[in-house]
Amino acid sequence: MTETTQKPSLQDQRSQAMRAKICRAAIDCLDRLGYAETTFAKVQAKAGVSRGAITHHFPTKQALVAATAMQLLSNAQGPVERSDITTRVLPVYDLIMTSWTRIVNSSGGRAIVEILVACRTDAELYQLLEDSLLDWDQSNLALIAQSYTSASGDREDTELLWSIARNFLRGLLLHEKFVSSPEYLTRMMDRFARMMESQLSIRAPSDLNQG
Amino acid sequence: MTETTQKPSLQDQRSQAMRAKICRAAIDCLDRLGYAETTFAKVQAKAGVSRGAITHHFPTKQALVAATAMQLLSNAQGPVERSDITTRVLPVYDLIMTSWTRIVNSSGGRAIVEILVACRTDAELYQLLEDSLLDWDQSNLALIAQSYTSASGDREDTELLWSIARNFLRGLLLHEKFVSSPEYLTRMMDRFARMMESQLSIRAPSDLNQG
DNA sequence: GTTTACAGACCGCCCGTTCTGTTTTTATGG
DNA sequence: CCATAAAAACAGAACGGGCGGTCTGTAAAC
Repeated sequence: MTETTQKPSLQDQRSQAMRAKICRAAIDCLDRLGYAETTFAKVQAKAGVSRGAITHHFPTKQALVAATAMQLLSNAQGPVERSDITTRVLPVYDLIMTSWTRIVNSSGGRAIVEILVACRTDAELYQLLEDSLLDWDQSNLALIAQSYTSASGDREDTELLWSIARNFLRGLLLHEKFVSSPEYLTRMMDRFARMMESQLSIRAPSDLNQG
Repeated sequence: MTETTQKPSLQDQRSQAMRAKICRAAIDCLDRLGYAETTFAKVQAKAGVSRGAITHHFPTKQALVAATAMQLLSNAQGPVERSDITTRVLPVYDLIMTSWTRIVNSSGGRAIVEILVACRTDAELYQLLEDSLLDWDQSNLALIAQSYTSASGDREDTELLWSIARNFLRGLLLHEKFVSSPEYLTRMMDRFARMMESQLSIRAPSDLNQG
């Protein structure tokens, strides 16, 4: 647990690599099979490792899924995180579109939704993830508020709008298979993005303080 | 399958009552335990019926859940359906709020989300529900377009906006346990409802044609 | 008496977990 | 530097339990 700048021991390196490989397989299983059908056997086969390797690193199924969720969350700040000094800030419309195609409607995004749904009824999984998810939520909103601002200029309003967007995109994932045509889904995305860009705008580079 | 106005035979009555009782128990299980943990044994115990009764009416788990979904959908038109001649049409803001508290964030609403998520990875369940869900979607949108209209007056825009609202509310369900405080959720609902009422309005009683 | 509605035992399968070995790394002492 | 014991990193067999599905029996409706 000591986070000092230490040389990563050979054991730690192997261990981390193994954990990452297992989690990657778990993401694929969660996406394709859902939480319930994501079993140790399936993950084992997908990752190409032994049963003992999995149980050694993740004593329970919930521990495996929780670790997978943590890894996913750190990767899920992508299009927002890139809005730093080096990269241009995306227009609101593009941010919404990119968030959908690159984050939410991706293997990892679908896996996260499976995990969120499982958390609702799996108390042990919920307990493992509660704090991390709350933290991620706050830091993600803080990140977006750095580059975008509501028309009102209110910081909380900016966060509310982005929360709304996230929840809409996640909800859309559940509806995707029941949309009458792919074009209709595109029109929904377009309509929502237009509504959002009427409320949100890119923060002017001058005012770095957050109102 | 004959839908003619026939006297419901005693057997049909008992049968229908039994099916309803089992589905009611299934809704409760789906809500509290999720799709995966909703087993024949749990539903049996909750409904207080025998195992044979369930397997007789629903040969597979998917058949049971599909039947439960159909029953839920017919009840889920509530606040929209009541907007007929006898009842006053709800303001857009109130419609959103009511849809959340009475439909989506209810036992049945949570059960439906569980089923939608399961459909994504359970091919057999998806096949059983695909047509019904598509039909329900269309009829529900048609219903709302009778009482509400987009600012543009465009029929499709009205439907798009309501689809967006539904997906947002469903997405909110996944997020509910990870919101920092109940008040924050209230503010999200309020912000979204205000955004919607700037786009949607009650259709004037005079123009019954649909733009 | 034939069909339907239930009742409940039964079964094979697969799941999550535990357990016992084997190999590799690391800490330690000289 | 090597020797060596302890610990960690796997490997894989074993197991009890619960699951979905099936199967046979009984009573009520038609």
